Amino acid sequence: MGKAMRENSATPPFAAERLRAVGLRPTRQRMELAAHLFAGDDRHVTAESLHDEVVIAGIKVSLATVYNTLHQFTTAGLLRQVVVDAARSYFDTNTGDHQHFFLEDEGTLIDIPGEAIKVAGIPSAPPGMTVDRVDVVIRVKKA
Amino acid sequence: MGKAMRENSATPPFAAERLRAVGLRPTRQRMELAAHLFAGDDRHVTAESLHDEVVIAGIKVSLATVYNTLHQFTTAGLLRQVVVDAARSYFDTNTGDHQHFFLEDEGTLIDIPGEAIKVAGIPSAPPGMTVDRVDVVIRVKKA
DNA sequence: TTCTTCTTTAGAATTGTTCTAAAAACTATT
DNA sequence: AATAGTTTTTAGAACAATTCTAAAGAAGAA
Repeated sequence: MGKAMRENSATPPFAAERLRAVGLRPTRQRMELAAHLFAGDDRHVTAESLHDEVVIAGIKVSLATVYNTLHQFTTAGLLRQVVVDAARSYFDTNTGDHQHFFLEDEGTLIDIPGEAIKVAGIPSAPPGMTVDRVDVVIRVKKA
Repeated sequence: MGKAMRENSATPPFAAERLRAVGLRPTRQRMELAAHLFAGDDRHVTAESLHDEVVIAGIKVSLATVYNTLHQFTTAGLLRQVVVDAARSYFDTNTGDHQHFFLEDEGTLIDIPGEAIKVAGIPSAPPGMTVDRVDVVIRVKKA
């Protein structure tokens, strides 16, 4: 129960081993996308925003691959998908316990540490079901 | 602070006055859609599910009108839009304070009374922003 | 190298939703 | 109940985000 472990920015060119460890072949595209995603601070991206970003950075990768990779990373536990906007899907590099502010006007997300927020009084899940996750979204707009 | 007021099922053929009261002309389509939505218990629908339902019931209305109506009702405060699934939009006839269980396998929602759940520790909104709503989604799946 | 399997890709296809312009319906007024 | 003025509805086109397809290109093992 301390602060979350962060080992992202520690290993510069996202190590091939990290990908192998989760069962993914370290291809050029996956390595480069990972480098962009996990190089600095936590971030929130959409498939298009990430694709635009890496293309501008001179990386050659198709949008389809960005979609595939985002989903594979999510399944592998490297990313977490956040559903806040009916129109597009966001992926969060912070996979730890935390929640979000969603700025409706801009369509951007801001992390809220998990220790900060507490949700009490959750009824027990319907019979035969287990809680997969508790998502809290604080929707804010220009005052 | 008692139980929420429910006057839905009270007025059988959703009164034209109810629509006029929120600034909407009581057209046949709006009346019939309202009748389906507010006749019984609270419910969650998508544009397609509602369209299918009323078409089967013999009502003649286009999908475009269902979309328009759902949005108009939402703006009028008769419905609340719920974002839980990146793929489709849900509309909830319960506009009061409450949260949801989301059964990921089936794509269905179950209401959780607002009095039951408490969210504590919400950081203050970013400067210049105000909290529009706090959404809690308990995602559950087959055990 | 060679073989086999996995990955990438361009482009087509799907899906959910919105837009458009014309026809139909509603409301107020004669 | 006919008219006029405004709002709605609608079919179908258009869109945006995402997924699919099948062919070409890497990666890993032998």
